[in-house]
Amino acid sequence: MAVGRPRGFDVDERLDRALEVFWRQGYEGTALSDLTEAMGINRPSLYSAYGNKEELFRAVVLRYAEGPGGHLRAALLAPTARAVVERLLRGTVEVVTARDHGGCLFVQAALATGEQGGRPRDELASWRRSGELELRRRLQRARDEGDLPGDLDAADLARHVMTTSHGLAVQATHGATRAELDRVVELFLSGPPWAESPA
Amino acid sequence: MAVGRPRGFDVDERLDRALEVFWRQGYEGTALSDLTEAMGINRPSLYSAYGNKEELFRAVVLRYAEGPGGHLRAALLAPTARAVVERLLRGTVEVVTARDHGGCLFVQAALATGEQGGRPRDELASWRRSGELELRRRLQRARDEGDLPGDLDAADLARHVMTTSHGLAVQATHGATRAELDRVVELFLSGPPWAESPA
DNA sequence: CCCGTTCTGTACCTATCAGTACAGAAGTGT
DNA sequence: ACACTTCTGTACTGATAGGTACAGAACGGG
Repeated sequence: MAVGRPRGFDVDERLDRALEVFWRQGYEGTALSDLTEAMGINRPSLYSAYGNKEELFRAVVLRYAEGPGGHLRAALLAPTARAVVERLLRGTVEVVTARDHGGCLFVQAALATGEQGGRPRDELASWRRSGELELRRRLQRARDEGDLPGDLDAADLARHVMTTSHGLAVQATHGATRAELDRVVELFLSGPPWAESPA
Repeated sequence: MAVGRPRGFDVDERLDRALEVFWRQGYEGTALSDLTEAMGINRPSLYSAYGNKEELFRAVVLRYAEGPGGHLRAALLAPTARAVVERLLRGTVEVVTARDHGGCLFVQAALATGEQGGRPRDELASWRRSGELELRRRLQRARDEGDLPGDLDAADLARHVMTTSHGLAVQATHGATRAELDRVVELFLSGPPWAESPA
């Protein structure tokens, strides 16, 4: 049995190029011609390898979650609740300020969309929620281990942390530098100047 | 001199309808047909009254800044730094959870865009920066008045607050409720559970 | 009442959108 | 070397994007 002409490009490598485009321009801001140009392949190759624009985006998101977005999961391995939070936020700062374009794909690629961007938008929303859920479970464990006050709601703290993480991503899109965002993390960890010691 | 047929609609009222659409769908996610349909006017009327899509968007943003986005400026009038911050964040929570669609126009209408959305995106970024600047000046004054520690950088605190404000807007887009976001504000104000008293 | 001016509605423009048909190129297994 | 399969490149599809020409409707001033 014959096996056919082999594909002339590496699917994962070109997926990374698509990732860059979606990251910078968002789902609806990216045209197929932007993708084929950046990926160095033509339209039928794209469709045969990835399905269509929406499925390509889904593949991109998955790759982002395992690559740049992986700092969240990594942070959960830190030994204490405070260390988890610090690693998570410092990881966020690093990712959102790494490229010339700033920000986080999960946040900016499809935050508000028209009808055709509805599915990608909902999927990103789901990714954000699931990240928060993982953090919450880790903090819950910390509380069970006595690493956090017993009267503290782990869900609230997780939401607080993720709010800042997503906010850092927004800050990066309008030009905040890494040093500036690092100071945000420090202020987060130490609390506002009027903070009192925990009861 | 003749004066011509009067316009058959109220420019500001229809602008509010356009605001709703851009708020929900973002700049690039909104088609002209979405706008004309929601505004109840036809294309030539839209062009003659507002210029084009980009200028209409600019008018919408201005109106947003004076309406829903006005809570920031209002918060600056509070007497103490802490009260300013609390009012600002509580105002954010209210705005981003008010409609069935969540979020903040400044954040979500054009965060990452293609080429044609570049100007709107940059303008929103500029609005976000200028909001932070106003808060920073207010906090600077608070520090001068002894309302904040002398070694505290007002720019850092302002950035910290705006990071959370923008993060709240993102949270709202994936379904966080008002009660949940209110607890984020409370955690922000009290600091994380491991916070120590300010030196 | 009627002229001049401005708005409204229809119908159209070009460009671009996502997606695909089809023919030829480039391989592999026999 | 040949047959079979799969990929690549060109060229196209219908739909929709933002934007506009033009004719007629609706007013105000004289």
